[in-house]
Amino acid sequence: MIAYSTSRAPQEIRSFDKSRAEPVSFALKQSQPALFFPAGSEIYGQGEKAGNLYQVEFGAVRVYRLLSDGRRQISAFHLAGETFGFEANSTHHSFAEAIVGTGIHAFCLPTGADFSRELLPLALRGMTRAQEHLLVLGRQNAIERVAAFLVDMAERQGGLNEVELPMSRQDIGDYLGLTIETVSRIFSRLRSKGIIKLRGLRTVEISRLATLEAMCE
Amino acid sequence: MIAYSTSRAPQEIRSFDKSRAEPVSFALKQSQPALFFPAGSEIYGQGEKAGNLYQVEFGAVRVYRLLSDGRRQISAFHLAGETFGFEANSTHHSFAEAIVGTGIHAFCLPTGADFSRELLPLALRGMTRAQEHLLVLGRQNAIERVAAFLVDMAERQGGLNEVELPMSRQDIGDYLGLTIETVSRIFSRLRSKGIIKLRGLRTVEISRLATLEAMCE
DNA sequence: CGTTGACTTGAAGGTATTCAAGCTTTGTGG
DNA sequence: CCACAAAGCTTGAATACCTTCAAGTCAACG
Repeated sequence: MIAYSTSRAPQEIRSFDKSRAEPVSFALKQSQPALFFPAGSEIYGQGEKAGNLYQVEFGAVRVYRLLSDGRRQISAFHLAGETFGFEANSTHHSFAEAIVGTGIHAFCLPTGADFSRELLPLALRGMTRAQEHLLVLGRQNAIERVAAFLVDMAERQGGLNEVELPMSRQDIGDYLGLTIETVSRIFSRLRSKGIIKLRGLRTVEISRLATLEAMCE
Repeated sequence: MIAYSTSRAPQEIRSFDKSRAEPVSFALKQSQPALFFPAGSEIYGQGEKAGNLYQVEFGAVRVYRLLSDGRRQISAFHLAGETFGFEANSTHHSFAEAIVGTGIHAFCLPTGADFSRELLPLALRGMTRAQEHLLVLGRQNAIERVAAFLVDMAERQGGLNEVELPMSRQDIGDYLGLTIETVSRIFSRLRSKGIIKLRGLRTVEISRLATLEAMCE
């Protein structure tokens, strides 16, 4: 069993990077200042009242659910420019935490129709991603899951062959429905096959992207 | 490997049951007639242009994705009163099929802000369900998955202890990320423990709901 | 009444997990 | 800057769970 609580208070920040951001209207953007969340700090918790929309300025976020015995499933990672936090019934059904030191812009959500129109595409994109992830968890084996994860991370970082993984092996395991040992073994297998190189613990160079992509069709 | 294609053309129908329906505005409802889809027929396919919203009048629908080698993951079942079919980028990323003979009301979706406001809660509910299902597939074992499935079906059928399962064991397996043999074995195990009774192949009586619920916390 | 498809059950096998040990990296204090 | 401690990661061996393969049963239908 693993404990997942390391919470510190967020701090206000002033500057952030706006490249590759999902579009959110100017009116919304004015409503709240950007905040800095230290690594491991909670952004919101299950059961809390929802109503804010969050956009990552820099850093990375994990959104997850827990079973009563502590088993954890990360439903999504959110990187710079990505938006998260909208929920049904105005109540958070998940936890959100900063993985590393993370700058987040929070928007207070009015209930107007204009904002519904703006939010719907974001919600639908989130649902499409969740459905893709369901296919991975339900029907792919360990090596296919890790391949899918690496391909996704590479795409979201602009298609570079050098991918930064801000999250731990535990996070990756909890995202892919695997143990840390299995994730580690698969990384080693991909490395020994010459498909990836491990530049550092959190830096992966993808040597043969096409091979990796072929693994998760 | 299993083939999943048995498609016939839908037919127009005139009457349907409106109880327990998810709320959709009157204006939308006028736009299209209700259709009858025979068992196994396709409602829409992956890659098709989206734009309609569908509401089940009676029967049941499966929404799924395929891997290139034919492995299938059902992301959701939709029963009477439930709404489905909205997609990101106006393109279907999944297939939808009638499981049994099914009456479906199709709504043509205008792009106005009013409808966004109406659709957002439905989309968010869908995402919450997908996230719950991710936890099941990623972190629960076979018996917990089947328990979660039965509890969910019982709830959606009004909390009766007699549950109708319109779908086959193959469908259940492809929804839960298990094989039909495993699903069958778990049903037998639950039966021998006195937790459920199998009235027929597609009819389950839940004798001890609390026990079943405790299995999927 | 025989045939077909769906479901159940059994046995063997494979993949991921669990348990355990060792290694590497990171951070802290001297 | 080095030494040490702590945390995170990797690797190995044994185990467990689910799958695969196979046979047999049940139900629906012509």
